[in-house]
Amino acid sequence: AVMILRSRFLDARRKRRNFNKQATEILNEYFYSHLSNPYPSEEAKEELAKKCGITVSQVSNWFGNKRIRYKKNIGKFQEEANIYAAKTAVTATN
Amino acid sequence: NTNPGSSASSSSAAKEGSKSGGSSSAPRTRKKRCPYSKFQIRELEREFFFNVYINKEKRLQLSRMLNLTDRQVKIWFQNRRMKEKKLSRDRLQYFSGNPLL
DNA sequence: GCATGATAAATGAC
DNA sequence: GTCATTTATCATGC
Repeated sequence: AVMILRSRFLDARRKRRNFNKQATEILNEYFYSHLSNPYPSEEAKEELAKKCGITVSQVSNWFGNKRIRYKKNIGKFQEEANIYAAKTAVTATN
Repeated sequence: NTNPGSSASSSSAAKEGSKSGGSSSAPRTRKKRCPYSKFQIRELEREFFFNVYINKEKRLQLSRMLNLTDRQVKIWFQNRRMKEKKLSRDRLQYFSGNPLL
């Protein structure tokens, strides 16, 4: 039984599942509100992980992918950047 | 990909460093990531099973056999140890909160 | 068919 | 040495 669980775990490691919309919202909100320095501290990662319902490693993966893909094609993310910029602006006024 | 491991004679990549002539400030291009072949991985894993830490002697021997630089072998072991540590963390988290076990 | 998450080489801080 | 990271590649979702 242990072996079955172990193999299942190893196989499931790379089975990708998209994050739910709320988690992506939270991550993007942090990313675009820290665009000048999108490197969350370890504590921030833990908090994000808890709020998103994912692991700290997954948070690190998300920011790693986001940083390079953003840098590689800023234009493609412009619209998204504007959306979250407006969102944080609204929350700032409250 | 096309293996780095095929022709032994190939001008193996880079002796990175040495910018002898002062002038040009070429920031020294980062080596492109090239995935290792199945054979190379098997041999590296085999040695890792015996020793998580490899000594210089075996490192040179292994690098010659696999047509990798000793630096590549050294870094592979470093990354492999990090992978092992992460696997342990994930396993712990996975099995914790599991009624079985 | 790309978007997206995870992993594999490679670098650099310390 | 560890370890966060960059970058390309892999594997999957849709």
